Amino acid sequence: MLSTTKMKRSLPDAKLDAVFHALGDRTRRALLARLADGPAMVTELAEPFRMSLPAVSRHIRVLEKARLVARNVDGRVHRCSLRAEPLAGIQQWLNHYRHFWEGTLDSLVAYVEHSKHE
Amino acid sequence: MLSTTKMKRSLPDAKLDAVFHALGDRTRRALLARLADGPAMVTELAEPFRMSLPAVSRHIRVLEKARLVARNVDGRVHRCSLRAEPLAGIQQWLNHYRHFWEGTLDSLVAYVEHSKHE
DNA sequence: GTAATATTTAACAATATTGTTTAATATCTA
DNA sequence: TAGATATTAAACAATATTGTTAAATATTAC
Repeated sequence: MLSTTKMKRSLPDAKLDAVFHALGDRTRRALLARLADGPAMVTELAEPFRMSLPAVSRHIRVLEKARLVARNVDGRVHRCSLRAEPLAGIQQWLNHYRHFWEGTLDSLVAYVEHSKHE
Repeated sequence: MLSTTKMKRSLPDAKLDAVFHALGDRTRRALLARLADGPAMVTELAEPFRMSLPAVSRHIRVLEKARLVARNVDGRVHRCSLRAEPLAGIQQWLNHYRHFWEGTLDSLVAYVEHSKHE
């Protein structure tokens, strides 16, 4: 059984603020979607967008502050990668509300089981 | 099986923008938490906060725009209630990333099964 | 060493957000 | 009708966000 000390608690407000704020911009969500396919350098990340490189650079910074993106500097190249932990955090937050849109836990199980078969 | 036409697609960018933005403020999240316990009028909702009533009123408006709150006007009283559909929408969005923080679909099933037994 | 490349910083401008206080509106109540 | 109640609207101020362009930095390549 789950001990009290091991029970995950919700992210603190400040973290939720940062993560939800970071996700509240479609450019940043697109960056995350790109990073879901694997790490990329800043220039690569910026390429698909109409906006300037500095603009994208700062979007990346916002994602970094929310810890949704990690950066590994190698020479002049900054390689960015997705960090999904904060998403697990908002998943937990969401769980408090799940029963409002899903009938029962069983329906979730059914949903997941189903999605395994495509 | 799921037909293509019945497959849920992700919320459009504009909706995700609105929902994530609405959730990116701790006051608004607290309002939602309160509404999870049942509908409430604006004054009730505002009572726990240090800020002015008009300020809370506008937070509610933001939640309404994101369709996270519905309002039922009855005389001079506006009764607000939680609308969780947009949360299901961000749940769907999250699902695209779930495999980054959970091992496999099986582990999710195990998790949910487990949580049924406390 | 000079030039090209990768990225950030700086300096601005345009908007958006958020909170305040003071009306304005509408609805009950006595 | 007069006053209390519930709520929004208006007008502001402070700050934050987001994008631009023009440097500044650091690193690699020739």
